[in-house]
Amino acid sequence: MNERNPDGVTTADQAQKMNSDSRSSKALKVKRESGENVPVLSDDELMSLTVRELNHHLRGLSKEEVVRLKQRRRTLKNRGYAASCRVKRMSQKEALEHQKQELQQEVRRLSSENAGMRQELEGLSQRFEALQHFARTVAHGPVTPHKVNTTSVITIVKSGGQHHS
Amino acid sequence: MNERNPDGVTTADQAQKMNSDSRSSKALKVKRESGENVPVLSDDELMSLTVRELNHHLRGLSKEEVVRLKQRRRTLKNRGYAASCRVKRMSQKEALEHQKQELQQEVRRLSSENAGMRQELEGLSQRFEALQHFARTVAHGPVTPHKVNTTSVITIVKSGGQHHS
DNA sequence: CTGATTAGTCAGCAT
DNA sequence: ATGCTGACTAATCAG
Repeated sequence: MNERNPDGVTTADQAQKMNSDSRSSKALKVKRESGENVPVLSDDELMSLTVRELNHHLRGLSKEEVVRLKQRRRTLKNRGYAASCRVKRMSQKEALEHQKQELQQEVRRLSSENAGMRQELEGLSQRFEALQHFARTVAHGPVTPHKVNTTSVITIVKSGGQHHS
Repeated sequence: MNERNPDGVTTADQAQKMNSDSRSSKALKVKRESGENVPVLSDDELMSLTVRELNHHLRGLSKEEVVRLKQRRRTLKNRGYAASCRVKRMSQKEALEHQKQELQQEVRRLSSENAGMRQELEGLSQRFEALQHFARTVAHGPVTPHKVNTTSVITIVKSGGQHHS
């Protein structure tokens, strides 16, 4: 079971569930340079400060406050990391889907090209056999008045020479 | 996102992040059958109870306790939902990767088949043209002692008839 | 320490 | 009420 802080004697600082205020501070200029005891930096600021800059802002704060501020900074950064992680996950998923679509298209293209070539091969094969039959006929007996299927062969023979690059 | 509780006045114990004592109850048999006032149900039990069974266990508890118990149940279920969600996400990702591999293999297969056919087509085309040239020669002037490349043509003509299914 | 990732929690939507 | 998912947190790992 997870609840109950039995006690009632907590160190009084553990209880920060999360109370960052100033969410999505866009133009929040709460910097207050003359800060004397102003513990506030906007989330965005706190998050993007360099360590050195942070230390500058840390001067004169109690150890407790320093710890809390650093922890808040870490939390804010973690928030960003988590967001990056989600974005990355989504990007990868979309990339995969994109690649899948491209491959599907490639398969379609190749299949179509394949079908076309198969048909070409079929037609050429038939014409070749007809011509071959004719050639055999005239080669064996030039004077044979055979019942050769001449018409198609004549078409083929007369159809010209260039056929492939 | 979670609007942080402006807090300060919460029910003072809403702050249960996770300090379970009974986490990952593997063989935890904390049932305590003789329970008289034992408010405990193991996490697993509480989670898998039906509403009716739950109500049975709820008899005689203060309204606060009922609410807290129901909330804990909801939280436990949410834990499971989150896990399911992650598993589902991973499964989908793996499915996508698997489909991608299959498509890649299909592309390789089709490409290879394609190359083979292209070669076949190339060869047949050449043989066809040679035969065509020969046929034109003998058809025009049966008595022409031309400089025809006879050898290949003869091979072709003699090579037989059956060439395609 | 910084950044990334995992599991748990909550809000919010949909059923 | 139940299930799911996005966002946030803490813990933990890797560098």
